[in-house]
Amino acid sequence: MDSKDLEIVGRAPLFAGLSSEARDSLLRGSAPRRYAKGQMLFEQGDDASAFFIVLEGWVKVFRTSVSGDEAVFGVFTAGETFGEAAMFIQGRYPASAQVVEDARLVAIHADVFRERLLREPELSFLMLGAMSRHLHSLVNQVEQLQTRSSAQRLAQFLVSLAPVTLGSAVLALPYDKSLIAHRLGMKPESLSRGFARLRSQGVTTDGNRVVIADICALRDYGEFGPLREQVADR
Amino acid sequence: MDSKDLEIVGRAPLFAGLSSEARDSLLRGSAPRRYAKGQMLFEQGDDASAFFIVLEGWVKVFRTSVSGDEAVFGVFTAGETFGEAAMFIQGRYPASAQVVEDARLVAIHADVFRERLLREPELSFLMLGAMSRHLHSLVNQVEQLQTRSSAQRLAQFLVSLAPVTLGSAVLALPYDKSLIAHRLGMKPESLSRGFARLRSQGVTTDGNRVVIADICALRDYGEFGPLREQVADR
DNA sequence: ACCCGCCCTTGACTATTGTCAAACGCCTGG
DNA sequence: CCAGGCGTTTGACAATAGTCAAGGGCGGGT
Repeated sequence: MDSKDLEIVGRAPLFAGLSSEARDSLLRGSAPRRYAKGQMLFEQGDDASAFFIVLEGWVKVFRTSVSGDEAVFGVFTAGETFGEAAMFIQGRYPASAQVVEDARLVAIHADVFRERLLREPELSFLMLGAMSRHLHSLVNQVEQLQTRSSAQRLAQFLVSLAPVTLGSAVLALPYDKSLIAHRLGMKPESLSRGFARLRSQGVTTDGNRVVIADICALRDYGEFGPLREQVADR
Repeated sequence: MDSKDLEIVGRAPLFAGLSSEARDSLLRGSAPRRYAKGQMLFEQGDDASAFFIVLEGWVKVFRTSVSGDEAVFGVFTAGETFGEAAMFIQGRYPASAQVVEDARLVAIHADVFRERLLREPELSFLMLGAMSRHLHSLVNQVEQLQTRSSAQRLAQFLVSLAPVTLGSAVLALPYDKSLIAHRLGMKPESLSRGFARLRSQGVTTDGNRVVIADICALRDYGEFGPLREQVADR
């Protein structure tokens, strides 16, 4: 694991607060591994033997219902961790995880980690912080699903991707549109229509390339809805 | 705090694993208090000075958006805790809490608790378990919102309230229907229509009294949808 | 006992989203 | 260069849920 990787690990809240020795000893014996797009990391119900840190690429955490449709709980990238919670409930993953863009991940083994938690109270503290963040992100997700239209959710998603908070921006969608759709709780067809609707708000798309004319306007749309929706064409 | 109360506290996962001395010392200085229906316990953005254990009654945790509609993240009753996560992120509540049925609660002060966490690793462990549970419940909520119709969500809610897992059951709805509606991510009108739809599945209502003819059938409906939906009337 | 207010229900209509099918473009492999 | 496949888009339609408005029932207060 080179210094670039260590820097990425350091972005994870869980590891940011640790001394570099503590960090090193946690990572010892966990070499980063490459995973190809499509690969399953674990499935709902599996024994929770490890949690993961993403160094590169994208991973989705989701659940597939009996009726076949899937709910996405999170899509994680460099500097983020996932799968921690499973260590504390029954030792089984409550959801599945799959690589959606070629990835490099570090697996931290649960039994090793659990032991250290008992001996290092400040590690528990950091873990509590990490879990609170996940909780918070799910709370936001529930709020969005309950109170926003699909176009509004898309608007908020685009704003969250934008590198700036003001003015205009150009960005590349980080993964497939159909995954974005599921992540936002809608079907791919609805995502397409969402983009069509946002054209009146100054959003244009070309493949995975998105141009936002005015981020503030888009943010307002995401929060308040179509205050002054224009006609679609022109 | 009498022995009945202590027994209720003991039902909370957070406290179940503690020795009775540890439990007592945590509760010391935190007398249970009565709260009337409608009372606000905290509002989104407030300093997170405490978290709560419910001894009796019901409390909803929710968020109100600028546009006025509210998203409910949980409704808690005897033996449940809420508001813990706020202690670990910025020290602010990410949502509001309000008493929805006259309640008795114990408030545990954050600063006291945080100190003890650092000194008692197994307390952190229990806290991690409690947070995992909340996480899990939100994951379920997201899944339900994304993959189930309003009638299916209602069916699952009723099944979760039923005292038995088989055969027929009679139960009383624990709080207002409009709150149930918000909790399930729909409008009160849709809840009414949900009940109407479930009549064909052997569910009858009279005020807050609900009779379920066959819990298994209702559970199937909640999971798989209307396999063999009958005509509504008769 | 009566009135009033609140909650819940119902109806009619609208808006949003899902479903199904077809077509398009892009990329890859032959 | 062409064929096939996949992901995306579009269209027509159906289903689901929200909106608005009216009415009913129950309980509390006078």
